[in-house]
Amino acid sequence: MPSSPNISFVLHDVARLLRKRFEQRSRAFGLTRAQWQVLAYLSVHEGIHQNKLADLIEIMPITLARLLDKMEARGFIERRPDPADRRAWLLYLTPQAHPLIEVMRSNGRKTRDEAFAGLSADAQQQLLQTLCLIKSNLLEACTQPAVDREKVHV
Amino acid sequence: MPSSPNISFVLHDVARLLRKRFEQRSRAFGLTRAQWQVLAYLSVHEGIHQNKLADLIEIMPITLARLLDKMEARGFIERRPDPADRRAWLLYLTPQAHPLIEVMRSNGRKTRDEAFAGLSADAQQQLLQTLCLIKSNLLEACTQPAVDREKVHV
DNA sequence: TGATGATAATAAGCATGCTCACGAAAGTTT
DNA sequence: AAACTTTCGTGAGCATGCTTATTATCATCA
Repeated sequence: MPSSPNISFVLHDVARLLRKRFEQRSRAFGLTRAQWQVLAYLSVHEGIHQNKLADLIEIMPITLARLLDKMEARGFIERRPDPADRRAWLLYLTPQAHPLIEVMRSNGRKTRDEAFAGLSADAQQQLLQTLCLIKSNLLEACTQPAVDREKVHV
Repeated sequence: MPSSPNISFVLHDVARLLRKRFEQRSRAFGLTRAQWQVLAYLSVHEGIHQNKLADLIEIMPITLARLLDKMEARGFIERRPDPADRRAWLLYLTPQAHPLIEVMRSNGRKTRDEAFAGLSADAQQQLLQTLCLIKSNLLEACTQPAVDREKVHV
């Protein structure tokens, strides 16, 4: 493992460091990476249900609910009751959230520029495609049982 | 953002899904992904200090300390006092941890096989190199202040 | 209509990362 | 030796993921 680095661990490290760097940059604005992701998706899907948004972002609805709690408390988003379904909420940005979008987008750009320094546009495109393939492989795999019959008796 | 997927978000998603899938597989053995990483590094560095191990894995010492607390409670590792430094511990695997190593390595292999299905060995090698470059960019960047002078007055 | 099942959101509790802060011991300087 | 500084490990507290379970509401079908 330490001799030749394990690609999964490196991938995990990169994700962790990306988040860390992004948050070093964004702390001053009161939004974390995850909250920024919510805001970004929400900005082009205002009026969406929590469930649908969780689907889009591909996180569990409860994970999103917790994020929204914080973002609502800080005045970035608003939950309005759905007149057609008393169980559900409709999600909206508050006016004060709008100006943040450009700022955060720029923070993301800067973090990416640091991270991908030395990578050609081609290489970045290549990387993106590879990652999308892996992601779809994993989304598929995660729906399947992972019981490992050969090993379960060990 | 939803039109062309953001490479940082995809990368984050892939890392999250890799962890999720690995843990679906490994839950039966009582080790999480992070704990397995500790075990893997430790298995080739027995007798190491916590600080040095945290450096190797590139996590904060406090994060490692928490992981070790759990792993010690479950009997996977052992902290022995360092005779030369009363502040420090030396880390060792317990006998019962050894047989797990091969099992977990195989779980990692299976998870990777699922994730990287459809990627040639070349493409995987390419990906690994790209990720290592990005990681080293980020490790460098994270040590630098991230104050964003143009934006701080917004 | 009235029971039965699905769905929207949340609660509880765990794991893993972080920052910030602190105590104890070690090392260094005066 | 005494006073500073550094280092080792950890406590407290937060954020974001997850699994599992619960409540309220909606939809369907007998």
